[in-house]
Amino acid sequence: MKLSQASDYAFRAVLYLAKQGVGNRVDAQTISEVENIPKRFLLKTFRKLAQTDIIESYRGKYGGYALAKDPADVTLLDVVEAVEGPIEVNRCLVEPEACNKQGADTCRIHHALYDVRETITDKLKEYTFAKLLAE
Amino acid sequence: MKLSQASDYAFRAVLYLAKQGVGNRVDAQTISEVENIPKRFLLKTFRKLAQTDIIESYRGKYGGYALAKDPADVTLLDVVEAVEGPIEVNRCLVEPEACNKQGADTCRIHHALYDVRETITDKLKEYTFAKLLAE
DNA sequence: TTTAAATTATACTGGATTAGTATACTTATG
DNA sequence: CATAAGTATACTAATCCAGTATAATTTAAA
Repeated sequence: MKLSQASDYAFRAVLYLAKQGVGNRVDAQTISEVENIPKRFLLKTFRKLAQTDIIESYRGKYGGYALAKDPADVTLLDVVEAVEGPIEVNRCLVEPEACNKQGADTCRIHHALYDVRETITDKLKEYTFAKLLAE
Repeated sequence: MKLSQASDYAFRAVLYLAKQGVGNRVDAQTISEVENIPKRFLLKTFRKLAQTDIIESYRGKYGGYALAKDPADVTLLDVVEAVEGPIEVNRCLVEPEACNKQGADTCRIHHALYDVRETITDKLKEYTFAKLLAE
């Protein structure tokens, strides 16, 4: 049970942008070098963050990326969901037809895993980038 | 971020054995049918649970499997770890050399993810099979 | 002592996912 | 209009996942 490498890179890259302040743009090359992230991979990951309005992208010469929101309004969960989709924990939580006992109501394991998922998302929500900057 | 299907099957199969009571053996065929789990896959998964002493296996005619411990002493975490290994969250938590900033001490993301991992394992520990049976 | 019914050991397979790379294109600035 | 940035799309090698196959071993009972 693991987050993807893309999420990890995204955490570090967004934290880097947060350090620069909202709206201050930096190009991918620089972030890639400073944070030690493969550049093309970072570009691909950044596109997802831009599509979900966590960061803004600027094309053309002197283009780059900048944090789009107040760091207090961006959490680790926002980044994970943007990069790798929702936290699933178990396929029966997402595809009811995959639940071998169907009844979400009657399956005790299902209940427990639902609780686990909520615990994970709550914890990831606790970590805003404002908090990460402040530490 | 997901648990494997094998873990899910294992949860349901162990709960089934817990229902039978400690030491009461049932054969894989039966469990496979009742819980709707591919038999060969279940056999493979059960071997891991037997190796970690969560269940006992009995070979030969009238063989089968039985819970090896008090259900109060078996948790979802025990089963997950037996079946798919430790909860990792992030590769930098496991392989320090993969941490692009090295310093676990100085990396804020690292700290946060460590906290996330602990939260997950604590929650999975909360669910003993005694508790799951009681609900 | 043979037979049947069970687990064990090992290995294979197809498909999906992951991590990363490549190529061609578009956009903005000076 | 040249240059330096991001965008779109697609490719690839490696790994993991879910499930299957085959042969061997063990045990109980007839």
